[in-house]
Amino acid sequence: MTPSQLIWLQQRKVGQLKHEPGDTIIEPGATGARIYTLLSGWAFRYSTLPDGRRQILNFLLPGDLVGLQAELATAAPHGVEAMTAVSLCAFKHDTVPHLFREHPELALDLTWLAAHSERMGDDVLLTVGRRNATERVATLLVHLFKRASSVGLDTEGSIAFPMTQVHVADALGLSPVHVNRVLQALRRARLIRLAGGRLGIGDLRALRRVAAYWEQPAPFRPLL
Amino acid sequence: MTPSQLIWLQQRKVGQLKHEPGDTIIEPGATGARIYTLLSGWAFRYSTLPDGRRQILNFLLPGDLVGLQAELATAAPHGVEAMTAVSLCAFKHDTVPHLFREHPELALDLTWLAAHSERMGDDVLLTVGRRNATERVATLLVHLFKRASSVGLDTEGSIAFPMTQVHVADALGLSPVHVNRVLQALRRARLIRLAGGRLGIGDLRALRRVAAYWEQPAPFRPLL
DNA sequence: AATTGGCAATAACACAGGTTAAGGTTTGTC
DNA sequence: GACAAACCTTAACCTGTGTTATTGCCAATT
Repeated sequence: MTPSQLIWLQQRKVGQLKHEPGDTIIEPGATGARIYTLLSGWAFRYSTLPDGRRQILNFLLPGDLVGLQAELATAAPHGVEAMTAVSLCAFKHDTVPHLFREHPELALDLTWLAAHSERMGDDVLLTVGRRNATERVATLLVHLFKRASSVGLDTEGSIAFPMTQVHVADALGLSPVHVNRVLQALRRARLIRLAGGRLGIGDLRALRRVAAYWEQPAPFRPLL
Repeated sequence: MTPSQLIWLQQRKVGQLKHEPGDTIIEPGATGARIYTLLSGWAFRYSTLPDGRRQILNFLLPGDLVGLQAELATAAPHGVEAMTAVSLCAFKHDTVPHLFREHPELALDLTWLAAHSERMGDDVLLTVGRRNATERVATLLVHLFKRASSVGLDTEGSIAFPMTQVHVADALGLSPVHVNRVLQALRRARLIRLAGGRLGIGDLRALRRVAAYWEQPAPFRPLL
C-alpha cells in the first residue's frame, strides 16, 4: 500500500469501537450499517430462519472486513455477533463509493477480498453439504487453527478457542450433542487437544486426512 | 449505464462462445480463466471432494457473470458446467483491472455483484445447514422459479427446467433417491407440477410456507 | 457458603435420510 | 425396431445424526 493510500484510509476512519462477548455488532436487517475492520477479538456472521434455527456463516478474525455486504445492500442481510471482547475500526459512511473514485487500486483489492470471501463461503458449503459430521468438525478445526495461527494468535502450538460447542454446531449444520460426540472421538484419537478454551492439534496431517481436507495454495491477500 | 461505458464494454468483448449440455466451461483448478457473461442457457458452479462427492454451489442463468473469482484468483477454485446449450460473451483478459482504472462506476457495480452473489451463497448455506429435505427442495424450486421468471424464461406459469434430480441432490446436500421422494410428495400435494422438463408451481404461497422461505426485497441489480 | 446460569458430557431412544437394488420410462442411435 | 444409456420411480433396509433428558462442573453473584 502506498503512503497516499494509507493517509487516505486514515482520514476515512471515524473511530474505534469495542464490544463485549455476546454483543450484537450488526443487527440482522439493520439499515445504514457501516463498514468496519476487525482489529482484535473473534466474531461471527449468522442468519436465522423465522423459527429461530441459526446458521453461522463464517467466523471473523482480526484483519477481517465486516459489513461490506451490509454497506452495499439496503439492509444488512445477516447479523454479526462478538464472541470475545472485540475492537473495530469504523469507517465513514460512503467510504466505498469514494474509494472507487479516488483509489482504484484499493478498490480492486476490496473486490479481491469480496471474491475471496465468496470462495471461502463456497468451501463451507461443500463442507456442510457433502462432508459427514466427523469430517465437518475436523475441517472447521483445521481451518480455524490455520487462520488463527496465520494472524499470530498461536502460542506453543495452541490457540485460544473462544467458541462453545453450540457455535460449532450452528456453523456446521449439526446438533450440539453430536458435536460433543465427535469432539470426544477426536480427543480419544489424540487428534486434538481441546480444554480450558484452548485448541491444540495433535497430528495435523492425520486431522487433515480425517477432514478430507486439502490445501488450497494460500494466495496473495491485500490488507484493508 | 452511460453510452461511453457501453461502448467500452463492447470493445472489451473478444467473442462469443457456445457449449453443449454437459460441457465443462471452466475446469476446476484451471489457470488464466477468462471472465464471461452468460447470454443464454443454464449452467452451474460446483466443487468436489477428492473422493468424488460433488457440491453444486449455485446455478447460473442468463445475465449472470461467470468466472470473476477465477479471474481474480490464480487458479479457478471451482468448476463450471453447462446444463443446456449455452452461449457466453467472453471478455479480454485483464478486463477487470482496466475497468477499475477507467470506469469506477462500473467497477462499483461489479463489486456490488460480487457482494450480492456472496449474499445468495449465504442463503444457500442457511438452507443446506438448517432446513430439512422438504424445505430445501421447496426453497430451491421457489428460488429458481422466481429467478427464471425474472429473466423472462416463463411461459404460461411454467419454466423450462433442465436439471436432473441428481443436480438437485448435489445442490442441496441430499441423495438422489430422497430428492425423488420429496418431489413425489410435493407433486401429490399439488404444490408443484414437474414433468417433461418443465416446472410449474401450483400454489406459490403454500410452497413458500413449506420452504420456510421469506421474501428478501429484490434489490437494484446492475447489469454487466 | 449457598445459589444461579451457562456449558460440557453421556445415555436412551427415535427418525430423517442414506444405501442398495430392481424395474420402468424415455430418448437417441445404428 | 432393437439396443443402449440416461434418468426416474419404488421398495426394503439400515445408520448417522437428532431429540430429550439427566448429571456434573465451573464461574460468577449474592
